[in-house]
Amino acid sequence: MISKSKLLIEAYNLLLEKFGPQRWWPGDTPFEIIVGAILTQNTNWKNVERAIANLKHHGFLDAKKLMDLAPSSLAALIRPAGYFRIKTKRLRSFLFVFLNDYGGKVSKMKEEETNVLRKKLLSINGIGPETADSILLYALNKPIFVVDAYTKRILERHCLLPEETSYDEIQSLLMDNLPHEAKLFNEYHALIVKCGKDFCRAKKPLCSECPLNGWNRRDS
DNA sequence: TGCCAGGCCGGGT
DNA sequence: ACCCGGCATGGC
Repeated sequence: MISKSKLLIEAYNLLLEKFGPQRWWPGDTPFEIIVGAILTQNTNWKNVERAIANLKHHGFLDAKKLMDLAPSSLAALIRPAGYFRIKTKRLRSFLFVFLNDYGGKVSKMKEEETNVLRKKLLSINGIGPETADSILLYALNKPIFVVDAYTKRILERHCLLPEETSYDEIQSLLMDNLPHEAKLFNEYHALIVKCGKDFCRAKKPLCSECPLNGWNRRDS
């Protein structure tokens, strides 16, 4: 019986070999990454890029300026990202806490103990576990594994997870069996998304080109 | 063309 | 505690 830890490292190496380093998150600054994390909820990244380009082009990629912007104007700018009304609210909910409790400074937020900060982020309306963890890992470089639909699907399809496993359980499986290194968690999650987009989309069968094909199948 | 994308919330049972 | 509809644009 091969250990889960070894299996997970093996999968990581297979993905890395196939796809190469992904160098996530696509974004120039931690603040841009946070905005992107909120905008990409259940949304194609291409659409998010347009929304972020709008913000950037108008010089609004700044916490105070975004908060001062009329909600309807913000909504218009992020419209390409979809769910633009609710995301306007969610962005503003985050900005309110970010400006009030951390002075709008990522560095200040980064000083807070990871678990405390995670709970704080989760208490913000519109920020759930994946968004919170994306912020922690990709904007703040904290060693937290981000679980998403692809992670769940890939682990399920390759028999490492029973179906109907909660976010926290999946995250524990990964974090209990991998070294807690931000760099590893960063690259691993990015590779999972890449693999998911290419080979593990919803309602499509496993295909032979998937680098994980045959992984976790041991005869005898 | 319909289906889906790097979720999350709120109301109903 | 679960379950489900709503949220919305753009690409394939």
